[in-house]
Amino acid sequence: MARYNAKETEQRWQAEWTRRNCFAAPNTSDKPKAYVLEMFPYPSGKIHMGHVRNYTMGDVIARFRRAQGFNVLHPMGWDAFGLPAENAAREKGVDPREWTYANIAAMRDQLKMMGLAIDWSREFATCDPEYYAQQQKLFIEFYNAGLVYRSEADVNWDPVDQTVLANEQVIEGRGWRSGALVERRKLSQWFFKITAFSDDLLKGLDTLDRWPEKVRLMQKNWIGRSEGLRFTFTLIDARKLEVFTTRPDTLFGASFVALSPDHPLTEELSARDPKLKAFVEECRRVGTAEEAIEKAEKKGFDTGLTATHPFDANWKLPVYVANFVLMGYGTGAIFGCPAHDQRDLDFARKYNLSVTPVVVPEDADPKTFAVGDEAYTGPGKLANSRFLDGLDVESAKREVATRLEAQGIGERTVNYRLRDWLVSRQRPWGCPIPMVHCEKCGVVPATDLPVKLPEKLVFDTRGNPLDHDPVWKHTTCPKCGGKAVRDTDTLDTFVDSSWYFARFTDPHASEPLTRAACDYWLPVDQYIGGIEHAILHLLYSRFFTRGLHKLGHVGLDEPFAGLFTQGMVCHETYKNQNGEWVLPEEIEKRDGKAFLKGTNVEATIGSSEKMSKSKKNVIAPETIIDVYGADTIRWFMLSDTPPERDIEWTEEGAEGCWRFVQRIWRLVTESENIAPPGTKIENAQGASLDLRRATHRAIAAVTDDLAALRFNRAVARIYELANAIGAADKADGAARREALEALVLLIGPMMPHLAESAWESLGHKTLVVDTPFPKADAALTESTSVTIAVQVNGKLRGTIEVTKDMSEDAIKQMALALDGVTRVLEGKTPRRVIVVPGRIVNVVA
RNA sequence: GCCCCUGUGGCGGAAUGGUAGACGCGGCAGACUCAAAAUCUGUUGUUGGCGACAACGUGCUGGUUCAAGUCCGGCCAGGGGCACCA
Repeated sequence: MARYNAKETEQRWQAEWTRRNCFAAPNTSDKPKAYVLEMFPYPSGKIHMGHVRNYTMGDVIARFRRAQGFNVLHPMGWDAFGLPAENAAREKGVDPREWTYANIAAMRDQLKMMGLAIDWSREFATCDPEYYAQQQKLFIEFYNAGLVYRSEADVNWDPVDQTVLANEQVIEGRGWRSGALVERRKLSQWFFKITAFSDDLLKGLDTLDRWPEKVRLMQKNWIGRSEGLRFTFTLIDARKLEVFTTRPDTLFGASFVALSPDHPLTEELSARDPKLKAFVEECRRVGTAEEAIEKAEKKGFDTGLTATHPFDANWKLPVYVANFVLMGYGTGAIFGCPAHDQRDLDFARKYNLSVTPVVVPEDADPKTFAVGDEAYTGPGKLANSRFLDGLDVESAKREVATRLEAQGIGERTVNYRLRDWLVSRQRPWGCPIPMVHCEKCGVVPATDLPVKLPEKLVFDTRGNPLDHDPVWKHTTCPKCGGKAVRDTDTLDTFVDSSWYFARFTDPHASEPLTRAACDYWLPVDQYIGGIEHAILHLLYSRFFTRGLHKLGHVGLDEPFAGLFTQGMVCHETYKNQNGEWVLPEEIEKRDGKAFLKGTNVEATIGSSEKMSKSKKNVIAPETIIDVYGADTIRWFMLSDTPPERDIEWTEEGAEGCWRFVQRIWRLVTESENIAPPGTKIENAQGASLDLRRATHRAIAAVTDDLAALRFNRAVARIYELANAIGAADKADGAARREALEALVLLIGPMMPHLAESAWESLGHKTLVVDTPFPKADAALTESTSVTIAVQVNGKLRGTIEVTKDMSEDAIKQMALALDGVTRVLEGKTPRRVIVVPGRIVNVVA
């Protein structure tokens, strides 16, 4: 029999599935539904290994559920707006629309080569006017429902390019193209009121029991609910200043008050003080990224003002403007207690402010306890705090709150770290914000929907092309008919991806969503994507779904019932003798060393890292599919490495997968003694019974493993079954047929093309995609006896074979009679013998 | 800086608190072959021993337990996110 020809075979089965329209999902069915979705790709132009891994996993689940009798929705689309198209336009002079759609066409072809079980009739791109027009309707609905508002916000401003920069375009505080020092600049922009759902988004996390614990934890911390106290300082000029603290207990350890550089009071003061103004400008040069702000050296500016301690009219605290105080959190002003907050401590040491410990550990002496370079944030008793001395932290918090509330200057509040979602982008390749600015009427929702992007985007100017397109920009007011201009900003692309999963349920409807389709398909039963989306995309989608619920478009709050976050695909890195990165395809390996192909020039092998263009450690999926076929690359992605962890691509591993493809093909086509299809199995004995047991154990294990997305374990079980079949020469034809058919159906979701060919070769006229997943016979998966370990003091000394109904005492006697046990005991009587039925015996000597 | 995760043979990894290393890759030995490839069989944590076997072994360190890769505390290293990359 010839070797398995993946290339021809895969095309043949893909054509057959398409011809039969196997993967179309009807919007009504008697079957239970399953919505399986992978995060849709950005159309960069080529699929990469990360896509292959993601879509293979989703495809396995989709095919598995389908084989289990579900009506499966498994769609594909394109997250098609974004910066890269604009960059391509500026760098290569291409039209972003043409560039994007050409990329989509290329990537669609590549995805189809993978043999994915996708309902392609539901495909759309977020840059299709058909999609973003619906999104504009939703934006206006959110606006009318009070979930969208306009406010000032900071952006990164490149003073040379006269352009707003994304955080990734700010490199060490400078614009990536101009190299100019970046400034923060205030613009009037649109926000989604995600904070209206802070508490709801937090509580909802508890219901997501099929989400990874770590993602729920990250979201919880991101929302950042904290109970604290807002209270007011009186400044020396009688002005009031409100601060927020989660540690009111440390009020007697206060040594300064600090304002954010963006605080209104700072702005007022800097108008009169050029030095303060310069300091604020310096702070603003850090950009808007929180990481940069937090990592910057703690700096402050003494305003000369003082604040009066709320419990002591004679106690004056200096008021600073400090670069680490964020305007977006709390009130944008704090009191600093250096002994019990690391940032405050760093600040106090720099400016020689006092450090008074007011919470000391239970076992420490309040008189001698001192704080060095590390703030003390643990529990303890209050000290140096007058009426609070001796109290524990929680009681002291309550006491301070009660007293300040009684004085009428404080209020217990719940504060969230979560900020409202800024969605305005000064970018041309996005969904236009459907708003009009009228000189008379102010901001008015557009009525001439959809507001389409101009046919031609011109990139010869600085800034946003939409802002420089007079024909597109100028319009009339929908209210008064007077002169007006369009909002020239576009929506954050996270808006596009916040509801696409719902649109897939009826992707070509004339309204944004069809309630019946959403009610049938939502929530997404299994969502799969990268861990890098653990917070933003998933949180925004959860918010958007709540908004859609409020507006009556959907009947639920949580869009994704099950979430799985996959690891990245990594590869070794190579550098030539000049220290430049070298592509894997330019390398050949000999004796564990790497050489530039066809030469004796050695290259250095670097660490394995996430595949990226910048490090040139990429392997193109299409070349692998070309050599080995889609089934091999799919099998690789599922084998060995747990799906949530990073996987390393290796040539050896790929070859191993290819050999397994061939091995299955040989098992099926070269096996002798296979009973004809449909043969009944009766009274299997000996080798036949052993094979049947192996078969049914494999079915049970693979079923469990696939349901739990433990693909690597399912793969191992399938190898075991293949080994068992290969070794079962003495089994009869009926048992061999049963085992081979099970093997083929078990690999069906993972290597669908090979499975179809093998199924056909076994004499079937049907397709594997139309065949139910095999079911394990419980009578064959249970065993009557078990080998258990015998330990002495926790150390293994032998094993015994026991039957299920054996008494604990009998097991104990067997264990104590073991050579290994008697040798170690040396005739002594054990102090204790622990018998865990079916597991272990531990003799404590 | 803050939040979260990961760490087990030469490599990827397996292991409801209960026989550490299933399964795969690689290596070694053998079979087939004129030879090679492919394939098949055996073997493969480290150290000592002819051997039965023994000791050690899951990043480091301390603890809980009859029993710890697994639970708890403290470290170290690598990775993801930090609100305008998607």
